[in-house]
Amino acid sequence: MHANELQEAVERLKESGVRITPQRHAVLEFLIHAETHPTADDIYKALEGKFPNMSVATVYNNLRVFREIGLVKELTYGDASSRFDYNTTKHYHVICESCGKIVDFHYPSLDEVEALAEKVTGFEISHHRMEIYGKCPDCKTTH
Amino acid sequence: MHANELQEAVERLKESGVRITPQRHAVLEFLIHAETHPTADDIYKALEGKFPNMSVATVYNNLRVFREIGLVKELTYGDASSRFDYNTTKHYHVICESCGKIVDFHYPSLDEVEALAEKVTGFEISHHRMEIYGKCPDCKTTH
DNA sequence: TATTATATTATAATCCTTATAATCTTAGTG
DNA sequence: CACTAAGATTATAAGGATTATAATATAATA
Repeated sequence: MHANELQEAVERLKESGVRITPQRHAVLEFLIHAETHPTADDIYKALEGKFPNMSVATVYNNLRVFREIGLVKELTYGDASSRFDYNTTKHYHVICESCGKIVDFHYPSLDEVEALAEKVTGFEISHHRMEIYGKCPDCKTTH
Repeated sequence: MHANELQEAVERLKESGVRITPQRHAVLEFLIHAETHPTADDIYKALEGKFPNMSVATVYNNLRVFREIGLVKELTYGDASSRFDYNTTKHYHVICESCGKIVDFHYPSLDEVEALAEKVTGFEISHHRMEIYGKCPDCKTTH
């Protein structure tokens, strides 16, 4: 399913003059297949079996490259570390305040909000982010 | 103008069994009067004239106390450090991607989004956050 | 004023992320 | 297919924000 996505992503990297190294490919593949929204350390740990000598810096470097190209979004919540999300379709995140679970939530983009903000503030708006917080079904029942 | 707000905040602290120390009072007062959205270090620097011996830890400790009581909101953007916002009325933030300026933006709370998220995900939604990004008027002209 | 729990201070420690320099590798070119 | 130069990786150190610790000081209450 994700085969096309991976191939397309590799194409975009090549077009941007970014070299395809095994480590870079693995980080990208992991992000595309990830059901979760991993931290840099999550990725590092997940790949250390395949690449015992890979440096944490490599993970960070590649995440930065992916972000700059727009393949990946960096999410900064209250926690200590950033989370990284492969950019597929537009969606928001619903986050459980008890266990930290993150669920995708599709909703028509709030163009109206952006338009009003532009009018009121005089900013030239490029994008917005939104997160919704609450308690997931599991955490609701267990207490 | 902010006198009442400060007094009410102090009341809420007392009710929660939190002691009113000079440092704590000063941090709270600074937050209430702040037009900006300061970092912990901003607050520390702003008060070092009045409290030459105050520790950075004190600022962080007090911000945590305020946050736990709900007097203050902690904002985590992409930057290195958190920003702290005294909780007044509901509003969103518009952030300049060039110079980092943050402007308040009032908009009717997106209850509809929360309601839909609740229905679709089964979460019990408590709140949401949203930020809007763009280029401020100053940065638009200077290019 | 005496007491006790709580706050502050100073410092060290921790965690996440980035910088550096040396080594290695990719992706072209001849 | 070997050569080359720009770019990537590694290992390590350094940086910055935040938290933990232990000793000292102070607010609130009786």
